[in-house]
Amino acid sequence: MEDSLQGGSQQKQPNPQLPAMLLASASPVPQLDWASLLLPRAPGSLHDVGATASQQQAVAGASGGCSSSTAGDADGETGAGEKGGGTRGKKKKKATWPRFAFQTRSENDILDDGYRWRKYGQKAVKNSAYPRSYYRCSHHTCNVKKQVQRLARDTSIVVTTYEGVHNHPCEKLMEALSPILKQLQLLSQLQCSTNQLI
DNA sequence: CGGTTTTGACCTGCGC
DNA sequence: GCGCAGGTCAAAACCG
Repeated sequence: MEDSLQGGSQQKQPNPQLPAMLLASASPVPQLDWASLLLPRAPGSLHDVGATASQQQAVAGASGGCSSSTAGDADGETGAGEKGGGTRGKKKKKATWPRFAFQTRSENDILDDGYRWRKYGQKAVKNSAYPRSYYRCSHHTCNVKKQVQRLARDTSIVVTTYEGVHNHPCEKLMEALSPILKQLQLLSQLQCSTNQLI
């Protein structure tokens, strides 16, 4: 997975409007509020990211900001009938899923967001020296996808675009939270018994 | 051996 | 209608 190219990132879309978003510039591993990012978008705090293929690409700041698009039809799951070629003559609807993108300053293309991703494709992008990688959530019932691309203009910046919403808990998050949850359970039980005694 | 990555081919959407 | 570029599939290779 080496990326290397050059050029401006998105060529086709005349949107020089890549907002000056916040970058998690300080650390190589961006500190993101994944929990809020991956939860159902709160109305009002979003931007439309990808209404149409030709205008998607909104970006949100890494620390908190996120843009998403709840554009359009609920096509059900990403997987539902999404096929590529041959037998794949099926659909290729424009992406109309909730989608949000953000830029992070990182040396790693892959951000550890706690989910497991399986790479299903990589494409060279025109006018960009860096290929775009396509990932899908490994969870069987989850059809969330994400695209990862390095900005040619600033190779230290990685643009990650999520499409869809996970329908399962984040493995690592749950792993990290389980001790705390256990403690909470114990505490609540304790409190219950204490109350009963009173 | 099962899951993931790589990579070429194929399909679709969009602009001209 | 045609060509280009992007997105996905699927077989083979790779890895733990």
